[in-house]
Amino acid sequence: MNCEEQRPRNDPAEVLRGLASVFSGPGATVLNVASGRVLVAQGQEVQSVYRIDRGYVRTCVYAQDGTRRIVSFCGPEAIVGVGQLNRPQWTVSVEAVTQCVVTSAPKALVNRNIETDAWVRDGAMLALQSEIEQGEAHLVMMGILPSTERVLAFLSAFAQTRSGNGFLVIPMCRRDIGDYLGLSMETVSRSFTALREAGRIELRGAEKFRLVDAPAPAVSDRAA
Amino acid sequence: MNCEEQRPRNDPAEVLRGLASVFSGPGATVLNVASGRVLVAQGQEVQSVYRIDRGYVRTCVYAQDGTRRIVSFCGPEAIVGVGQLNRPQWTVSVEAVTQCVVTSAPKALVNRNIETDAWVRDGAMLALQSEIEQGEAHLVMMGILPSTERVLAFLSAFAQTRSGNGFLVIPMCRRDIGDYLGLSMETVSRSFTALREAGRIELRGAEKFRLVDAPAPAVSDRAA
DNA sequence: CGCGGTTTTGAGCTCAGTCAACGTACGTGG
DNA sequence: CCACGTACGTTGACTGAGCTCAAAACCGCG
Repeated sequence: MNCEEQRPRNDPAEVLRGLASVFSGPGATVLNVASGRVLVAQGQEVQSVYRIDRGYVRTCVYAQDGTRRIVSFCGPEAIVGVGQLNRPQWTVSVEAVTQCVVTSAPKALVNRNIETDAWVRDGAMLALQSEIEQGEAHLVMMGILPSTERVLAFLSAFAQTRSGNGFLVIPMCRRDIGDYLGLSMETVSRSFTALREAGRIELRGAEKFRLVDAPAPAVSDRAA
Repeated sequence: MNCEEQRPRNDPAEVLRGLASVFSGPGATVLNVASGRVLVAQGQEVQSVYRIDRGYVRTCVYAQDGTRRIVSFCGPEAIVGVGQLNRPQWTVSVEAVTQCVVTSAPKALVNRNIETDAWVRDGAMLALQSEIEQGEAHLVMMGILPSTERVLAFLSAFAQTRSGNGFLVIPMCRRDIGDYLGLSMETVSRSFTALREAGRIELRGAEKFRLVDAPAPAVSDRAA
């Protein structure tokens, strides 16, 4: 697996594949996780890192009073836990949003590969960096956008991770979206309704949506 | 500088010193930055990484409409830009909050050291991981705490980075604190007043404060 | 002493949270 | 097949924390 510097190092997708390679070697285990199940609980000892093969998980933080903040949703190909490799305990919980197939790789194995294989190491660093970037984007959105725009931004971001422009299934419930966006379940629901009534999204039932392309802005708005 | 695996790898402070070592070698440049000056602007090409020697900087993101979100404040010993090493352009601006002395190291030099020196590499990974952790904490606080508690949490966190328990100078203005906490300048100010009136902090002028130790909770509260 | 920038305080308003009722979908068991 | 229960989503009414706008106070400095 140690490919000794023969890989391209400037294509992000390729670099990330370096990290993913750990999950196809020996030592990796495939798990089936039922929807709602807790894969790892906040505070638990860090033993493994996970790659999502099918389904969606949420990473979340629970405060003392029980309130929950969702930090990120991770779908197919995402790798969860790189940021925890040097920590004794998980700072987040990882929970299945839908039924999932995930591959786990022991922490020690991943660390060893990072030491010895430049390809894996670059992948790990890139994964960390893009996690930081996502965190920044999340923070900005939370601080600046009003509720309806926040929900739309969430849907747009989700749509960008999926190909095609038909209706997409939203895998997570309204409460999850709320905990991710810093809104109540009710406000998320109202935002969906408002977006639909404004013709900015289409809905099929509660869990399928499609973005409506924004109309070209009026001439007077173009200057901005 | 390449100390070949003789360093302890489990003491976080020591590991971070590995990354810091890059700034004491040849190729590093010391800069004096006046308060308010922009060290790097969002969108600018990534050329260097910086270590703060004296003073405080803020890292911030500007939205299209000009609103600003402060992502972090960095003080002495902090290293800024590790998360940008694989990026073409800065995702954040770095601006001096106070007069600063910073050391800059060229991106290429840092990357080379990460490749060849395990000590530096571990330092870089740890720096990235703690940045993620801080981001999570920031996010949680923003979503859950009311304004007054948010400001207190900010002051507590700041106090923890500084030794002693006397009055501390707050280097940043109310607006900066607001943009960091997701609050308006006025609300920050009101929170300061509320905390002072509740006897939870002491103030000397607008920019020196001291935390008042919280009184032991009443017996009836202990169970929680 | 006056001036500019920052902070504080005040008054009014608004967006989103809470509480509560109702609707809908789905699965279970009689 | 239908009655029931549960979980999730929607909608409504009310409330309040924090924003905006505006004015006053404070501070450092020439």
